[in-house]
Amino acid sequence: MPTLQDVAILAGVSTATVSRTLNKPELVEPVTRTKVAEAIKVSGYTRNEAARSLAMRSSRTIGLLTDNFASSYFAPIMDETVDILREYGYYTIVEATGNVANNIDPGKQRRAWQSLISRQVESIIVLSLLVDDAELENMLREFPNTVLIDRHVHEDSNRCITVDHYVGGQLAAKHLLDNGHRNIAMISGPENKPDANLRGKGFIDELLRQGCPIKENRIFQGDYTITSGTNAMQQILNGKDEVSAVFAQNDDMAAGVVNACYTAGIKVPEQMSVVGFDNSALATAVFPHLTTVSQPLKSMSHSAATLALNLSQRHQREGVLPNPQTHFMPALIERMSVMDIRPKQR
Amino acid sequence: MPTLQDVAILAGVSTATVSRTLNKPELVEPVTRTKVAEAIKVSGYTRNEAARSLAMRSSRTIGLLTDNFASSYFAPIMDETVDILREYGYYTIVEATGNVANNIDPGKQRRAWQSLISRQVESIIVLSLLVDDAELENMLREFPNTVLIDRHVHEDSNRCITVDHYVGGQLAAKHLLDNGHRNIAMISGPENKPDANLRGKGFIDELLRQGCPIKENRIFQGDYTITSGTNAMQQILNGKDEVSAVFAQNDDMAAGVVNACYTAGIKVPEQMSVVGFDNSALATAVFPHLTTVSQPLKSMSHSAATLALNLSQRHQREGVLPNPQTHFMPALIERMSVMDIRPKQR
DNA sequence: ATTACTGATGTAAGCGCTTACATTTGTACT
DNA sequence: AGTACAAATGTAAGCGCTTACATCAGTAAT
Repeated sequence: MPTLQDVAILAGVSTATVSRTLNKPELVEPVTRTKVAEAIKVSGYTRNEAARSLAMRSSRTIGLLTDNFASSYFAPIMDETVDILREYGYYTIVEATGNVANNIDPGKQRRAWQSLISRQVESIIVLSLLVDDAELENMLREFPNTVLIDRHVHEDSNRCITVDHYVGGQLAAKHLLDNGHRNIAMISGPENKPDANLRGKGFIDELLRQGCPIKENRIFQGDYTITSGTNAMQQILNGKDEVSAVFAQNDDMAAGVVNACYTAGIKVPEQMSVVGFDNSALATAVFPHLTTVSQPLKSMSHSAATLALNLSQRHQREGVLPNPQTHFMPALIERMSVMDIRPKQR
Repeated sequence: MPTLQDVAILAGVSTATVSRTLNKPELVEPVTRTKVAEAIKVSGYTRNEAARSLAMRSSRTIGLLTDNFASSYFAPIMDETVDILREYGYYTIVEATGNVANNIDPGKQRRAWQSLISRQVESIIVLSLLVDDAELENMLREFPNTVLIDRHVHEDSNRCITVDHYVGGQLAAKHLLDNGHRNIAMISGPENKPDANLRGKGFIDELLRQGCPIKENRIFQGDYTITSGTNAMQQILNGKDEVSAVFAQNDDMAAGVVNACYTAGIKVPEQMSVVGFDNSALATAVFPHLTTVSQPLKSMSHSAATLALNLSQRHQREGVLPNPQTHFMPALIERMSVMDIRPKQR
């Protein structure tokens, strides 16, 4: 592998000049600039980032900590983030905690986290629903340059990118109500997850406010997996309780609901309306396409990347980017899984 | 940030000793070992990987180049790979080419690739279906320490992890035939993709071999997207051609097929059987759950990671791992989307 | 007691960059 | 012609590690 030195000799200049033409071309004469460019080309030089990091005491690297890659919810965020970061010359190094629902390995979490830190990342973006709050606080104490997506830790709310799950729940409720539904069931996400709780609370409150309180026995516990949706729906169906609509707190469970309906010979949406949450890839894969609540993932990623950049070394040289929006509003995406059951116009 | 130096002073030893207790603890006296451990703890030291990389001329980093994170096919592979690599003390740095079907950006591809190389990765795992063959050859020339998943480049077949798509196609055909289907349609993947072509060829050949050749006009072109599956199926349905089963060359298109059937009021599998390919997350999300051909992604990832490790610097110190299997066989996963239409037993 | 090892530790060079500072060159004034 | 200053380039130190080599016990054999 050729080094800066090699290039310098080849071009007949000093290493400083080569370095400068690479990093601050405006400081070097156009003619030497081309000489150097030529030398780089013939030697096939690529800069050694390790040496650069060491010399600059800055790694130009942002860590991204996620639960696992399989979650459809993470993918768009990761795509976007990696993209923006590269645009600013930053690398993204990814670690996964390996967490999946019901299988959390604290050891692996810590190792992934440590791994990022010793890699001298300048900032970390946490995209994990499954690292628990206490652990998260620890991490933040250890490495404060962290931005959280969809998690909230009181101290530092301007480093949290959040979306209003409460409003999302309300949106779902409104939509069902607007379409004439009164006998409504809900399938919750994991008990201890604030996002799930808020979705539920928003939903319940809105129903109540519109004079149509949800019955206790129509609230079922799920855990965000497809099968938990299927199971809950089977209970609903077996209950011979006249339910016309169900709100599943995420799309995976909504898909499970649709599955259970088909199995039982119930038509969606004709006999059962369902609304999901997340607008994940599943929403348009199942039939009928799911009416769901979407989070503006793209904008959220953008904010996260910007925030991370601002926390990094970069801003000390090139200044800080305008501070991005951190709180976002969800929106209802109307598709085919909800039926209007209001009596026809007179 | 405390350095090795700081730790050494704190512990009253030389930097070499600290370094050794970190990397080859067996070379240092137990008592100094604990002294050093103590010093590390109180100072909160974490090693600077950049300096380490530079000194060792090895980054302990493997690059993973993918198309985008959203593809459900990639996720399990990435999960597994990152995991194994970390187990061996290796970092994974991920870059995405940003390619999605019908939207390929060669510039971004190259930048992602360059980015990995200047990061001094020791080896690259390419997990991309969309970088084209010519470009891939270029890349390999530039950086030969590369392992390819599910791509084939003639020169170096022991660096390609492949799965036998041809056999996969055969499996699909056999299954349909075994269940009594004779009027069969196929929806192809992208024209220029070898994997898609092989799936198709295996399927067609098997049909032919069993005396049931597929008609030309029952082969439809898709591009691996859900909507292309839907569109193709609509054509089939409109064609008033008596088809009882369709083979979609991936699960996304199969999901699209199911969608189109529902829209047209056709029941799956009662009136239309469908088999997909990939055993992706979608397969168990749609109703009925898809009968599909699965690739042993976990084993494949394992091989890829092992190969990458063997190509890295590591093997020069710690020796090479046994050479892993590189060619894999797919398997048919029977679920609910195919109906047995053979006449009942007498 | 001397010599010859062996094992634990220290010394210092060097990995490939960046950058403060020194030097050279060119330009525009007196 | 001489001075002052700016622009372009060079010199060399140092980023935080690893590791070959040197040093220094301590032990065992002569």
